[in-house]
Amino acid sequence: MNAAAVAGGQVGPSLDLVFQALADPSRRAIVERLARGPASVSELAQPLEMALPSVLQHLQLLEASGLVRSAKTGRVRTCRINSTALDQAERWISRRRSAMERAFDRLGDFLKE
Amino acid sequence: MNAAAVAGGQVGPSLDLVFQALADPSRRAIVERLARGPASVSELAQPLEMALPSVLQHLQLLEASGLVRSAKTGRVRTCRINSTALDQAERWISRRRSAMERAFDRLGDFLKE
DNA sequence: CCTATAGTTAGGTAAATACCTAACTATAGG
DNA sequence: CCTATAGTTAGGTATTTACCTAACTATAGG
Repeated sequence: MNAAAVAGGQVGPSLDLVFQALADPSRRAIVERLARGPASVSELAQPLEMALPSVLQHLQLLEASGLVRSAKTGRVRTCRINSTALDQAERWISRRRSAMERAFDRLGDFLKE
Repeated sequence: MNAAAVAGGQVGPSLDLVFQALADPSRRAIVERLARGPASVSELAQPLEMALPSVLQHLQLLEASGLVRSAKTGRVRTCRINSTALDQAERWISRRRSAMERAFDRLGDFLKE
Protein backbone atom coordinates (compact mmCIF):
# COMPACT_ATOMS: atom_id res chain seq x y z
CA MET A 1 0.00 0.00 0.00
CA ASN A 2 1.90 3.04 1.22
CA ALA A 3 -0.81 5.30 -0.09
CA ALA A 4 0.14 8.68 1.25
CA ALA A 5 3.77 8.28 0.23
CA VAL A 6 2.78 7.45 -3.27
CA ALA A 7 -0.30 9.55 -3.90
CA GLY A 8 0.60 12.86 -2.28
CA GLY A 9 -2.94 13.22 -0.87
CA GLN A 10 -4.04 14.70 2.47
CA VAL A 11 -4.43 11.79 4.84
CA GLY A 12 -7.71 12.21 6.73
CA PRO A 13 -10.08 9.34 7.48
CA SER A 14 -9.35 6.85 4.71
CA LEU A 15 -10.76 7.33 1.25
CA ASP A 16 -9.85 3.67 0.81
CA LEU A 17 -12.55 2.64 3.23
CA VAL A 18 -15.14 4.98 1.79
CA PHE A 19 -14.71 3.75 -1.77
CA GLN A 20 -14.39 0.17 -0.58
CA ALA A 21 -17.67 0.55 1.28
CA LEU A 22 -19.39 1.98 -1.79
CA ALA A 23 -18.13 -0.84 -3.99
CA ASP A 24 -20.72 -3.29 -2.75
CA PRO A 25 -24.32 -3.14 -4.02
CA SER A 26 -25.85 -4.17 -0.72
CA ARG A 27 -23.92 -1.47 1.07
CA ARG A 28 -24.94 1.09 -1.52
CA ALA A 29 -28.53 -0.02 -1.01
CA ILE A 30 -28.11 0.66 2.69
CA VAL A 31 -26.68 4.09 2.00
CA GLU A 32 -29.51 4.83 -0.43
CA ARG A 33 -32.02 3.86 2.20
CA LEU A 34 -30.34 5.95 4.87
CA ALA A 35 -30.16 8.95 2.56
CA ARG A 36 -33.97 9.08 2.88
CA GLY A 37 -33.78 9.04 6.67
CA PRO A 38 -32.63 7.03 9.69
CA ALA A 39 -33.50 3.35 10.04
CA SER A 40 -33.06 0.42 12.39
CA VAL A 41 -30.87 -2.56 11.59
CA SER A 42 -33.82 -4.78 10.73
CA GLU A 43 -35.38 -2.14 8.51
CA LEU A 44 -32.11 -2.03 6.62
CA ALA A 45 -31.93 -5.80 6.50
CA GLN A 46 -35.45 -6.36 5.22
CA PRO A 47 -34.93 -5.65 1.50
CA LEU A 48 -31.57 -7.41 1.40
CA GLU A 49 -31.74 -11.10 0.71
CA MET A 50 -29.21 -12.20 3.27
CA ALA A 51 -28.97 -13.27 6.90
CA LEU A 52 -28.86 -10.64 9.64
CA PRO A 53 -25.25 -11.27 10.65
CA SER A 54 -24.17 -10.51 7.11
CA VAL A 55 -26.03 -7.23 7.22
CA LEU A 56 -24.31 -6.46 10.50
CA GLN A 57 -20.97 -7.06 8.86
CA HIS A 58 -21.81 -4.62 6.09
CA LEU A 59 -22.91 -2.08 8.66
CA GLN A 60 -19.64 -2.45 10.51
CA LEU A 61 -17.78 -1.71 7.32
CA LEU A 62 -20.00 1.28 6.64
CA GLU A 63 -19.33 2.61 10.13
CA ALA A 64 -15.61 1.99 9.81
CA SER A 65 -15.65 4.03 6.62
CA GLY A 66 -17.48 6.85 8.34
CA LEU A 67 -20.39 6.72 5.92
CA VAL A 68 -22.81 5.61 8.60
CA ARG A 69 -23.24 6.41 12.29
CA SER A 70 -25.41 4.46 14.68
CA ALA A 71 -26.58 4.50 18.28
CA LYS A 72 -28.50 2.04 20.33
CA THR A 73 -31.48 3.00 22.44
CA GLY A 74 -33.18 0.16 24.20
CA ARG A 75 -32.85 -2.86 21.97
CA VAL A 76 -33.00 -0.89 18.75
CA ARG A 77 -29.97 0.41 16.94
CA THR A 78 -30.75 3.42 14.80
CA CYS A 79 -28.48 4.13 11.86
CA ARG A 80 -27.99 7.47 10.13
CA ILE A 81 -25.96 8.56 7.16
CA ASN A 82 -23.01 10.86 7.68
CA SER A 83 -22.56 13.23 4.79
CA THR A 84 -18.95 14.09 5.61
CA ALA A 85 -17.58 10.80 4.32
CA LEU A 86 -19.61 11.08 1.14
CA ASP A 87 -18.28 14.63 0.68
CA GLN A 88 -14.74 13.35 0.90
CA ALA A 89 -15.30 10.92 -1.94
CA GLU A 90 -17.04 13.52 -4.02
CA ARG A 91 -14.25 16.02 -3.48
CA TRP A 92 -11.62 13.51 -4.52
CA ILE A 93 -13.47 12.94 -7.76
CA SER A 94 -14.00 16.59 -8.46
CA ARG A 95 -10.32 17.34 -7.90
CA ARG A 96 -9.58 14.77 -10.60
CA ARG A 97 -12.01 16.51 -12.90
CA SER A 98 -10.25 19.83 -12.35
CA ALA A 99 -6.91 18.24 -13.12
CA MET A 100 -8.37 16.84 -16.33
CA GLU A 101 -9.66 20.23 -17.35
CA ARG A 102 -6.29 21.84 -16.74
CA ALA A 103 -4.65 19.14 -18.84
CA PHE A 104 -7.17 19.78 -21.57
CA ASP A 105 -6.45 23.50 -21.51
CA ARG A 106 -2.72 22.88 -21.76
CA LEU A 107 -3.42 20.72 -24.80
CA GLY A 108 -5.41 23.58 -26.35
CA ASP A 109 -2.55 26.01 -25.76
CA PHE A 110 -0.16 23.54 -27.30
CA LEU A 111 -2.27 23.17 -30.44
CA LYS A 112 -2.51 26.95 -30.79
CA GLU A 113 1.27 27.48 -30.42
CA MET B 1 -25.29 -9.47 -4.48
CA ASN B 2 -28.36 -9.06 -6.67
CA ALA B 3 -27.67 -5.35 -6.87
CA ALA B 4 -30.22 -4.08 -9.32
CA ALA B 5 -33.06 -6.06 -7.75
CA VAL B 6 -32.25 -4.69 -4.35
CA ALA B 7 -31.06 -1.16 -5.03
CA GLY B 8 -33.51 0.09 -7.66
CA GLY B 9 -30.64 1.82 -9.54
CA GLN B 10 -30.23 2.16 -13.32
CA VAL B 11 -27.91 -0.63 -14.36
CA GLY B 12 -25.26 0.78 -16.74
CA PRO B 13 -21.59 -0.28 -16.63
CA SER B 14 -21.07 -1.38 -13.06
CA LEU B 15 -20.68 1.18 -10.32
CA ASP B 16 -19.36 -1.76 -8.31
CA LEU B 17 -16.25 -1.91 -10.43
CA VAL B 18 -15.73 1.84 -10.47
CA PHE B 19 -15.84 2.20 -6.69
CA GLN B 20 -13.87 -1.00 -6.25
CA ALA B 21 -11.19 0.39 -8.55
CA LEU B 22 -11.06 3.66 -6.60
CA ALA B 23 -10.76 1.83 -3.28
CA ASP B 24 -7.07 1.12 -3.75
CA PRO B 25 -4.44 3.84 -3.19
CA SER B 26 -2.17 2.64 -5.97
CA ARG B 27 -5.03 2.68 -8.40
CA ARG B 28 -6.08 6.14 -7.25
CA ALA B 29 -2.48 7.23 -7.76
CA ILE B 30 -2.69 5.96 -11.32
CA VAL B 31 -5.94 7.82 -11.89
CA GLU B 32 -4.43 10.98 -10.40
CA ARG B 33 -1.50 10.68 -12.74
CA LEU B 34 -3.70 10.09 -15.77
CA ALA B 35 -5.90 13.04 -14.88
CA ARG B 36 -2.87 15.21 -15.76
CA GLY B 37 -2.48 13.52 -19.15
CA PRO B 38 -1.82 10.19 -20.88
CA ALA B 39 1.06 7.98 -19.82
CA SER B 40 2.75 4.71 -20.69
CA VAL B 41 2.62 1.67 -18.43
CA SER B 42 6.15 2.17 -17.16
CA GLU B 43 5.57 5.85 -16.46
CA LEU B 44 2.61 4.80 -14.35
CA ALA B 45 4.65 2.09 -12.66
CA GLN B 46 7.60 4.27 -11.77
CA PRO B 47 6.28 5.98 -8.63
CA LEU B 48 4.60 2.81 -7.36
CA GLU B 49 6.78 0.60 -5.24
CA MET B 50 5.76 -2.69 -6.75
CA ALA B 51 6.68 -5.06 -9.55
CA LEU B 52 5.45 -4.38 -13.07
CA PRO B 53 3.07 -7.34 -13.23
CA SER B 54 1.26 -5.98 -10.19
CA VAL B 55 0.87 -2.63 -11.90
CA LEU B 56 -0.52 -4.44 -14.94
CA GLN B 57 -3.07 -6.13 -12.74
CA HIS B 58 -4.20 -2.79 -11.35
CA LEU B 59 -4.44 -1.43 -14.87
CA GLN B 60 -6.59 -4.35 -15.93
CA LEU B 61 -8.95 -3.61 -13.09
CA LEU B 62 -9.01 0.07 -14.01
CA GLU B 63 -9.84 -0.81 -17.60
CA ALA B 64 -12.51 -3.28 -16.54
CA SER B 65 -14.12 -0.52 -14.50
CA GLY B 66 -14.05 1.83 -17.46
CA LEU B 67 -11.96 4.41 -15.62
CA VAL B 68 -9.01 3.95 -17.94
CA ARG B 69 -8.62 3.24 -21.64
CA SER B 70 -5.42 2.16 -23.32
CA ALA B 71 -4.01 1.41 -26.73
CA LYS B 72 -0.72 -0.04 -27.85
CA THR B 73 1.39 1.51 -30.57
CA GLY B 74 4.65 -0.21 -31.23
CA ARG B 75 5.83 -1.61 -27.96
CA VAL B 76 4.35 1.16 -25.87
CA ARG B 77 0.89 1.04 -24.34
CA THR B 78 -0.52 4.50 -23.76
CA CYS B 79 -3.15 4.87 -21.07
CA ARG B 80 -5.74 7.65 -20.80
CA ILE B 81 -8.40 8.43 -18.28
CA ASN B 82 -12.05 8.12 -19.29
CA SER B 83 -14.18 10.72 -17.58
CA THR B 84 -17.47 8.89 -18.16
CA ALA B 85 -16.83 6.31 -15.45
CA LEU B 86 -15.81 9.00 -12.99
CA ASP B 87 -18.99 10.91 -13.85
CA GLN B 88 -21.07 7.88 -13.03
CA ALA B 89 -19.59 7.64 -9.57
CA GLU B 90 -20.00 11.34 -8.99
CA ARG B 91 -23.62 11.27 -10.10
CA TRP B 92 -24.41 8.38 -7.78
CA ILE B 93 -23.05 10.37 -4.87
CA SER B 94 -24.85 13.54 -5.81
CA ARG B 95 -28.15 11.70 -6.11
CA ARG B 96 -27.64 10.56 -2.52
CA ARG B 97 -27.02 14.13 -1.50
CA SER B 98 -30.29 15.21 -3.11
CA ALA B 99 -32.15 12.47 -1.28
CA MET B 100 -30.59 13.63 1.97
CA GLU B 101 -31.69 17.20 1.33
CA ARG B 102 -35.24 16.12 0.59
CA ALA B 103 -35.27 14.11 3.82
CA PHE B 104 -34.02 17.14 5.65
CA ASP B 105 -36.77 19.31 4.17
CA ARG B 106 -39.43 16.78 5.16
CA LEU B 107 -38.04 16.93 8.68
CA GLY B 108 -38.37 20.72 8.64
CA ASP B 109 -41.98 20.49 7.48
CA PHE B 110 -42.67 17.98 10.19
CA LEU B 111 -41.24 20.22 12.90
CA LYS B 112 -43.33 23.12 11.64
CA GLU B 113 -46.56 21.03 11.47
C1' DC C 1 -41.68 -13.38 35.53
C1' DC C 2 -41.89 -14.93 30.63
C1' DT C 3 -41.70 -14.67 25.95
C1' DA C 4 -41.04 -12.53 21.66
C1' DT C 5 -38.18 -9.26 19.42
C1' DA C 6 -33.70 -6.91 18.14
C1' DG C 7 -29.34 -7.39 17.77
C1' DT C 8 -24.78 -9.71 18.60
C1' DT C 9 -20.93 -13.21 18.77
C1' DA C 10 -18.48 -17.26 17.25
C1' DG C 11 -16.75 -19.80 13.92
C1' DG C 12 -16.49 -21.77 9.37
C1' DT C 13 -16.16 -21.78 3.94
C1' DA C 14 -15.45 -20.26 -0.91
C1' DA C 15 -13.88 -16.85 -3.71
C1' DA C 16 -11.46 -12.67 -4.66
C1' DT C 17 -7.33 -9.51 -3.92
C1' DA C 18 -2.81 -7.90 -3.90
C1' DC C 19 1.24 -9.06 -4.14
C1' DC C 20 5.49 -11.73 -5.82
C1' DT C 21 9.23 -14.26 -9.13
C1' DA C 22 10.47 -16.33 -13.32
C1' DA C 23 10.10 -16.76 -17.93
C1' DC C 24 8.37 -15.19 -22.24
C1' DT C 25 7.14 -12.03 -26.66
C1' DA C 26 7.59 -8.11 -29.50
C1' DT C 27 9.67 -4.03 -31.24
C1' DA C 28 13.07 -0.06 -31.60
C1' DG C 29 17.43 1.12 -33.02
C1' DG C 30 22.34 0.51 -33.62
C1' DC D 1 21.01 -9.41 -36.94
C1' DC D 2 21.39 -8.36 -31.95
C1' DT D 3 20.42 -6.35 -27.82
C1' DA D 4 18.00 -3.48 -24.76
C1' DT D 5 13.44 -1.93 -23.73
C1' DA D 6 8.32 -2.38 -22.92
C1' DG D 7 5.08 -5.13 -21.80
C1' DT D 8 2.91 -9.75 -20.98
C1' DT D 9 1.85 -14.51 -19.17
C1' DA D 10 2.03 -18.14 -15.83
C1' DG D 11 1.64 -19.61 -11.54
C1' DG D 12 2.04 -19.33 -6.58
C1' DT D 13 1.01 -17.36 -1.61
C1' DA D 14 -1.10 -14.70 2.24
C1' DT D 15 -4.88 -11.95 3.39
C1' DT D 16 -9.42 -10.22 3.12
C1' DT D 17 -14.25 -10.54 1.82
C1' DA D 18 -18.89 -12.04 1.74
C1' DC D 19 -21.51 -15.10 2.98
C1' DC D 20 -23.60 -18.79 6.11
C1' DT D 21 -25.59 -21.40 10.62
C1' DA D 22 -25.97 -21.87 15.44
C1' DA D 23 -26.02 -20.09 19.73
C1' DC D 24 -26.14 -16.20 22.74
C1' DT D 25 -27.60 -11.46 25.24
C1' DA D 26 -30.64 -7.80 26.27
C1' DT D 27 -34.88 -5.37 26.51
C1' DA D 28 -39.99 -4.44 25.71
C1' DG D 29 -44.38 -5.56 27.17
C1' DG D 30 -48.04 -8.59 28.65
